[in-house]
Amino acid sequence: MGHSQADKARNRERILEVAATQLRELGLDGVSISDLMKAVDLTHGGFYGHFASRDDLVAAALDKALTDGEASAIKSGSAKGKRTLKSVANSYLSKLHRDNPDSGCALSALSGDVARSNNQNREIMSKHLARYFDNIQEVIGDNDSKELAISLMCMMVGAVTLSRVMTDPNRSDEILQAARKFMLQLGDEKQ
Amino acid sequence: MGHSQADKARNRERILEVAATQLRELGLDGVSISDLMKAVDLTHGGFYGHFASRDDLVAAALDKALTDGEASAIKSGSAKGKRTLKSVANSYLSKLHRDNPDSGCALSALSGDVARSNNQNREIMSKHLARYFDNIQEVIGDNDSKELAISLMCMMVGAVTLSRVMTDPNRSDEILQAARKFMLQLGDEKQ
DNA sequence: TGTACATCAGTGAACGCGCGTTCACTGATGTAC
DNA sequence: TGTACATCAGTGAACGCGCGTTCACTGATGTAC
Repeated sequence: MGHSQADKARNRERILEVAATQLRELGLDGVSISDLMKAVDLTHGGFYGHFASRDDLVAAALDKALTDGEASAIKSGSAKGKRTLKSVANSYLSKLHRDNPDSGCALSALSGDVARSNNQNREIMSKHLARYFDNIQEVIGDNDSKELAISLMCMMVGAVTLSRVMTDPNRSDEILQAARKFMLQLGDEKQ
Repeated sequence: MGHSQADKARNRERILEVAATQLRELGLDGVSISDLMKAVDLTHGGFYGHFASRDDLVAAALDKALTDGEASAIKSGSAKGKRTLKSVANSYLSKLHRDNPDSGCALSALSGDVARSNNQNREIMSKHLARYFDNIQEVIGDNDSKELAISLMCMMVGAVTLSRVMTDPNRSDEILQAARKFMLQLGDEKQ
């Protein structure tokens, strides 16, 4: 492994990237420094050359996970035409999303953890959450729809979280299905 | 402190009760045996006379928290007339509920944790979750409203969780307010 | 009802373990001449 | 361009700490006669 400054910057990015996925998979308390560093083929001691503390890493990784979530949502829209309530619902409330929390929306994976975390983490998620609300409102494309956008975002986050709880696959699907149908009906009314 | 069999049964209940509140306040990983036992004025060693392991306690406390939640929802309804979508929304989406997770709904406090927990805990919450859905459906009082009931439950859970994340009190209130308004409008349509 | 004994609820020291963090060290990288 | 030296990214042993769990013990409770 290299020791150049460029290598260091690259390693920091790799640590952050793996941390952002582990965070969503294991929760705010679930990521361990030594496991994380093993996952990027480094030893645990090196960690503190990149981050001041575990808290510092978690904050940075949380921010990254939330930023990535926004980016991928916007990109998935531009890839196949304009984003609509339908396209948002279909991707957010999909089995693919439910079954892959580590690459999914950090709100669904971590909002419960962040709700009881320190102020810094709550602040970070709050900042992104406001933007997620705005994004949904834009998708709806109605100036008076802020409350609707908030309500639907809450519903999607709740649905994905609860669908991940349900042990019976059919009942888990049922939750996603119900929320999706609900949103699609609402989308029809809006058009 | 007593040593009789009746005392033991009483102590077990006290441990379970405190555990059920600490669980909602601190999360599945946040409850420590020695802190818990201190909170009921016992020493940590005695714990294993009541429960086989920490996992065993967490499962029992999770079940209790979820059971209490159902009971209090039903009781609050019968106290002041019939439960309606409006009365459910007003109590679930209240600041009081948001600000007191330890005595609130375990779905809002713990679904994110349980989603990545072991099968036993997921099973326990799944069982209650199905009943929560049924309860909301009963409140709506429409045989075809299962999907609606599920969607609204998801929205309430998401709204309370996200309102607990938001650091700005106004924006936090805004989330509760939006979801409440949404549900009340829907309640009007149903009548 | 009273006594002698067995049971067992609760105590608190001790255990191994994994964690976050520190630090003396190594050897490659970057720089000054 | 080549050499000598300083810097610094990464290593891995060691640290203190809190955790879940165990266990020998104490003394009150419950029981048998």
